[in-house]
Amino acid sequence: MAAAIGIIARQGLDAPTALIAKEAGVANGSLFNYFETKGDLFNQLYLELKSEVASAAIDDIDLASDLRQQTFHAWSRWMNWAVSYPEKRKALSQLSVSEEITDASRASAHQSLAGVVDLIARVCANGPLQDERMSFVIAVLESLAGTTMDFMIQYPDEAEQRCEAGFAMLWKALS
Amino acid sequence: MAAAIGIIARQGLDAPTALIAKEAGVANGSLFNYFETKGDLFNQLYLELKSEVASAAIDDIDLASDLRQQTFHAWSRWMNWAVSYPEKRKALSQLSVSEEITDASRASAHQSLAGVVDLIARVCANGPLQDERMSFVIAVLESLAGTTMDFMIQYPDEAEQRCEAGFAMLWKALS
Amino acid sequence: MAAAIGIIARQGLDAPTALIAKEAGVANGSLFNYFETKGDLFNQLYLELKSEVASAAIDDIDLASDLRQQTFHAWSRWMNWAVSYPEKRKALSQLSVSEEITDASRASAHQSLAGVVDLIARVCANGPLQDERMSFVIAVLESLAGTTMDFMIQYPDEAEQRCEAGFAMLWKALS
Amino acid sequence: MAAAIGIIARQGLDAPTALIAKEAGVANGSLFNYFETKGDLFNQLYLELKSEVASAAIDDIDLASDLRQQTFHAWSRWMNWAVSYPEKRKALSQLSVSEEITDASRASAHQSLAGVVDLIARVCANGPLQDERMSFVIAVLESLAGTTMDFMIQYPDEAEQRCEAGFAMLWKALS
DNA sequence: CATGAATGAGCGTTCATTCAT
DNA sequence: GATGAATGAACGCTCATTCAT
Repeated sequence: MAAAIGIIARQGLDAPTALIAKEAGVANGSLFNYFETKGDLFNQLYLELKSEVASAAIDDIDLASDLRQQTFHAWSRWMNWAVSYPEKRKALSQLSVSEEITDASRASAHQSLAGVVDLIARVCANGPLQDERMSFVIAVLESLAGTTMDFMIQYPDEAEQRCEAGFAMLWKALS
Repeated sequence: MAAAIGIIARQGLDAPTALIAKEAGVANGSLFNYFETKGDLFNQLYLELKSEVASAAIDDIDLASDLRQQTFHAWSRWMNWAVSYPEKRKALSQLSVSEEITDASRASAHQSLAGVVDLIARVCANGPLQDERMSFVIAVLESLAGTTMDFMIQYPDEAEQRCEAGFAMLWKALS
Repeated sequence: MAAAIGIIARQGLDAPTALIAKEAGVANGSLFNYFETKGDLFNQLYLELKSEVASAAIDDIDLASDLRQQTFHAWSRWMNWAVSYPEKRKALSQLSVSEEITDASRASAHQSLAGVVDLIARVCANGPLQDERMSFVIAVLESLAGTTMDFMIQYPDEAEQRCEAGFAMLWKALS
Repeated sequence: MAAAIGIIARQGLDAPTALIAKEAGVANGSLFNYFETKGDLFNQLYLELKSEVASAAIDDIDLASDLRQQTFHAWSRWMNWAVSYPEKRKALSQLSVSEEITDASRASAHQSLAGVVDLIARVCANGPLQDERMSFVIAVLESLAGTTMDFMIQYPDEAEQRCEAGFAMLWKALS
């Protein structure tokens, strides 16, 4: 799967499975001993990356701190994950818009985000978005995060400034 | 190109050119009388849709009204365009992330947005984002817009509410 | 047909008919008002060039001079034709080996060569090749001529020397 | 490659790769496991046939015999190869004039001919062609050989006579 | 007769997937 | 389980030829 990340990041989802296998150092046929299908590999990879992101965001969170600090913690952990693993970020962004990813996978990935969802729910409570669907708020959050990450990766020198600007927008938009 | 919009919306960019031709009621080879390449079709379609969006957003804008009203006008026109032409919206969102779209096309499309960019620049002036790259702000705007549109289309009954919620977030985030 | 010569010389027999039409300054469809088929164009062109070559070779021959002089006259006229019209030479050499050229065309072209054939027959009479098929001798002659031409065109500075060397070989081989 | 020889001999270089694959008893895609490209197949086949010809010509040559005998040995071996494998001869003659054959292949094929080239160089030494480019002499030789082969194949009954007639012309022309 | 858009069969090549070893 | 050659459907694109104008 590490091989798949690299290949997808560099070549996109249309990359031949044979290339992924080669990158992984196995025979092309061997790939299908682990994944029934190319789409299956994509779905598993999607789930793995999604849950990795979720973990990165909420691990080590200080539940005693105030909501804004907790949210910033999660946000900056998220952003740093992307900056640290730009290939994973790129692969995940491609997978996220792929038609190969099943609704089941998307739903399952949503579970991993429970911690984040909960945090955001608390942020929105009593705020102007309290009557909006949570899925909408999460989707907005993810798209803002995605854009922020892309610019952090593209202009590394301005990464921190951008991380904070992104957070500022988030905070003002949601609370 | 109408045929291409429908097919891309339904099947994605991997749809066979033969299917697009069939939908258009012409022979598959005929497609290549108008577009040198599948990618060429994509680029032309991208430009057309982008400029259509830009027009939709800024046409009939009341330059005498205040900035917030002008921005809301553009925003709601944009959202309504997407709701009115969900296939165009879907096709455009796929094209926007495609590797087939050249930098030249993206740059050219950016020209069409001049009016919107200018408007946004005025919104951000003196605000907290005045030191950010304009491209970042625009990207954030587009991703927020994209998410809002998707939910407006998915839940038509709540479209208006969502349009306003999206705008509220936009306004608070930028100004 | 002049257009066809140029295109064939530059692009080979696989050149699109549309390109030939364009070079000729007519619409692609117009070409088929004159030639039923691409192959038909090739056959007509082949005949035209073959007969042009034959004429070039025997025109102005001095029937009073001795056989060697007459033969040299024909040979050098032939070579000069090729050097003067390298595109015609190239087109003809491609046509000559094409499967598109019918046996009928080849036979007809052979008629044009009557004068040359007669000359060569006289050269061979009483010589070592008197019992060989004339078609064989002619074929050898043509292949030697072709090779000589190619080198004359490729190394223009040595053209005359090569022309004479080719003739010397011819004369010794045949007589 | 045997399949390719047969198909090329019968249908020419424009024959579909699918036909070659079918003749070889494999799926059409399989062909591209062995040859990256149709052109690649042609180049490899060209090299194989050229080197086969060269071997046929100089193998078992008796270096103790006189130059004329050695040359006749090579010549008749060459002619017999063509008569024995008329499809190879036909395929090679098509390949030789194809634009698909790279300069590199031609250069490489020329290496295989080293033995023959050397022999011919000795034949020409001190003769009338001593000042000509070797490449010219070789080209003349090849074209004479080609013509002789073609007639040997076309009229098998007269093959031996023609082989000798061809050689006689060669010897007189070169020495 | 001239035009050039339309046609659609055909080709070279790719690649996810299978399966005998 | 691992291998990698074999598969064959599928695709983008070309182009000789047609024909309505």
